[in-house]
Amino acid sequence: MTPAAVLTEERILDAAEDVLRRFGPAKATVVDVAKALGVSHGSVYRHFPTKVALRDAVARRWLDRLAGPLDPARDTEGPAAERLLRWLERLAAIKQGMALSDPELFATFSQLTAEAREVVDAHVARLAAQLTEIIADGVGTGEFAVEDPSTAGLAVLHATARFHHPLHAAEWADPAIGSELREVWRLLAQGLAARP
Amino acid sequence: MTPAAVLTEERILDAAEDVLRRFGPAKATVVDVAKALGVSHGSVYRHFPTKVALRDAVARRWLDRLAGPLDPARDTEGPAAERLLRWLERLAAIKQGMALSDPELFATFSQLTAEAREVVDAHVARLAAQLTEIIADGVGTGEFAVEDPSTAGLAVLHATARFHHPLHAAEWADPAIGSELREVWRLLAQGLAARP
DNA sequence: CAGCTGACAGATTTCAAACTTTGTCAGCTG
DNA sequence: CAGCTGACAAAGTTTGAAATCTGTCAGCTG
Repeated sequence: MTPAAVLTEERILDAAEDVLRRFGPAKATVVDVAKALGVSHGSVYRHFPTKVALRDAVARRWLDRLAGPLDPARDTEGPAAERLLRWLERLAAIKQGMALSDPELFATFSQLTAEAREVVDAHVARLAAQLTEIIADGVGTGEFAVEDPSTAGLAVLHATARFHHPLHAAEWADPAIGSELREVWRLLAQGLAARP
Repeated sequence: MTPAAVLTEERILDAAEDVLRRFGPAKATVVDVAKALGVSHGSVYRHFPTKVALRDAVARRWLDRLAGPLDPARDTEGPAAERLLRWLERLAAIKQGMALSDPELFATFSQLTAEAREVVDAHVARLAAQLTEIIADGVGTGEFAVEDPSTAGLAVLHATARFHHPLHAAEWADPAIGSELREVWRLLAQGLAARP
């Protein structure tokens, strides 16, 4: 349909994302993506070896966009425990907001990520590293006293799975979800805090 | 097939459980259950108003059997933090063991519980109450210092969802899962502990 | 007459044939 | 001659007609 510039991975991903949004993960085909770009589906296969690789690349882009704004370097104000809470609430707000405001898109996103194990592992590692950074800062100021901030970072991510993992999306309808996150955070933050 | 004593709810549930185990949740029908009992399917409807009610009753029985052995009154030895760890590891072992040793049955169990929201809510409340009991005991001995043991009990259950919620079964294949639970427990137990 | 049966309507599921999609590659085209 | 096309085989999905299932109830039976 589009008159066509050079066929880049970038342009294919834009089209694939759009097709996925519009048709959903079950009905979106490589032929649809090619049609949206005004090329034959064989051309798409010159850039991505399989449909799965294409989907993984779309998932990777989505997850990267999601993790970018969470970077702890963007919010260094106040005690580490508060930064930790803000980070957790921001992550939860991103996921829960998407689930609430556009359930179809969220379902597409969830399914893509559920199938892209390796991509998700990298994303989880990135999030854990962000938490590790906040915790390490807290150790630096004496607020926290953990031996290994990176183990603790991963543990905090695991302990809050209920509030950000798409598998739990059905539970986010409960209005208590926000205060439940705070209760878990309270225990974790106290657990991280220095023994005097 | 069975010559038939009185047709009780108990016997119907036994048969339904057996049929579900053998055929799986997708293929098990009320007619199959009736056939296993040697009665017409109409008779089953005299005891359970709908198929959903029958499935819910099976799910309730499974969950009750699961929660029984966890009762904190059965394990009152040692510090509360250790009791908490044992309780969490026992719960995880029950679920993870079932998922590993009989994946088909576990899938059946997961699907039934996923559909039986109310039954699961009651089960969650029961587990949270068991955790509350352990925490309240810890507060009694001065080991723990939380204002509201029942809020804390629920928070501990939520924080460990990754290790016992069937949604996360795919992640249990990772051999690190055991040490990850301990790391989360460590933070939670320290978080519960008295500020001096 | 309490409890079960079996025929029934409407909803749901199955199954196989028709169609669509994936992934490849020989050859066209600018 | 780099990059695209389109025909193709194998795999997977749709479709709709037939079969099965759910839930009800009038009437049978011990």
